Amino acid sequence: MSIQAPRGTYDILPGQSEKWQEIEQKINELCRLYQYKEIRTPVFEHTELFQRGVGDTTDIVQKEMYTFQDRGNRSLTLRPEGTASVVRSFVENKLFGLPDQPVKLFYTGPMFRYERPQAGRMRQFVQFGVEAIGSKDPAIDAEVISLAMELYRSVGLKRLRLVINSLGDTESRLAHKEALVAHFAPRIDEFCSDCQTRLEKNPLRILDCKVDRDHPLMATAPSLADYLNEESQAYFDDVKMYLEELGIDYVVDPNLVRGLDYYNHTAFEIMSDAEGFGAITTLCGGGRYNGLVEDLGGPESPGIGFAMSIERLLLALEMEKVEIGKSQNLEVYVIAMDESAKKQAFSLLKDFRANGISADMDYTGRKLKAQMKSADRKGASYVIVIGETEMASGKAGLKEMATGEQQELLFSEIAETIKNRKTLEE
RNA sequence: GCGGUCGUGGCGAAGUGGUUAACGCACCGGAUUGUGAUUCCGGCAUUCGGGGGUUCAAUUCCCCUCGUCCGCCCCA
Repeated sequence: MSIQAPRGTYDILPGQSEKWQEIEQKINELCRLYQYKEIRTPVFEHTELFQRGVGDTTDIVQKEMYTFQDRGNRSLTLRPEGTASVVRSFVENKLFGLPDQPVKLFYTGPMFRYERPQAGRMRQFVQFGVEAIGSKDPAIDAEVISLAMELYRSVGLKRLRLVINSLGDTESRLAHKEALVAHFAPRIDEFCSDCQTRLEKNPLRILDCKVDRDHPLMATAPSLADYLNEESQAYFDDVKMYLEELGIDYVVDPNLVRGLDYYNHTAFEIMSDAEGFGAITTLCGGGRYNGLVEDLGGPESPGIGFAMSIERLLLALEMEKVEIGKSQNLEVYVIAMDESAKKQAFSLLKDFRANGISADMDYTGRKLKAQMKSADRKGASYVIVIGETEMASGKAGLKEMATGEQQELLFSEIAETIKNRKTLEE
């Protein structure tokens, strides 16, 4: 067996790449409407950035990072997510000093996590994400959420479910954390080993453990909602109010706890309802991260953002049977019968292309019939055959494939004629 | 990290301990000296993921290995 792409990576081939291009176009257009500007950061960073930014207790940092030593003995890591890098860049480039706050950014690019691949989970995958840094207005939370929903809507997805929750501010979370520890500690040995670790490191995450989901203590566990202080509750209420204002349906799930340490206040996920989707239905996840910028050495700059997987978006489109990214058909196929005709054909190609007409010919020495078949298969609108007769007369027949009709034209007239016909159609 | 599944031509897919590894699609050539369909004819795997073992004989049985896909955990 020859060399394959590494496990968990894959190639995006023609037929598929058109879909990516269409999605990227939609992203660019949508971000223009919402005034989020693109930021491009490196695909690898100092390992420490993710340890501090994403959080040491998270699965991502503990077991999923692609970490390596470079030749200068630095520990580097292929980015497992985008927010840490964006915030690093925000701080490093002092974007907090820009006159217009919040700074609204978006990115699209590959992320890397060392996991066993399966449907909708790759080791290299692409995320589109946005970050709005420098505002703690609940309206911007709603804006960010609506941007995500709008992208899905614009590509044609319908089976979506927006789930939101509030993790509260530091004070609320601390109070809740104490209550959780008091609740679980006496019987923690009845829980899975992950949860035993979580009790100390991040007891909140015990709540969304799938292994111990049915443990009696789960049902009676102190709910985050009951520990939100007045301010946190008011913030959450405002976010919901703005969502309602935008006409966005949502479900509040008090057990929604995002996996990354930096989240507080608003947390949300967008899932797909589509049938047959498989095990993984989370399309998009995001939340507020007040405090992260300071953790990474910047001034107080509250932020909120989300990340969505393009692979899962594509998967959802498939499940809902939505077709996007149709490839453009070839306009002219030129067939040459012999060597001297080939020169003429080649020069015609240049002529067509210079006039904005897509054009192609055979480069494998196939017979006329095979070339006709090939033109048909490529969906060519027109075919031109050049042989001895045409070379002698300086004219060739422009054949319209759909009707079979043919029009005799001087070589020099062909490009113009096609252009005119194109404008007529429009 | 754990569990299951599968690995035969470009693709899909049958198959059996024994001399030429079905078939379908695609592709190429011809019937039809220069025009896309259909039909017909012909061509297209010294080889069954890799390595080792059992056997007179292995694609088929056993072991190992690599890889795929799916699921768990977790996440996008």
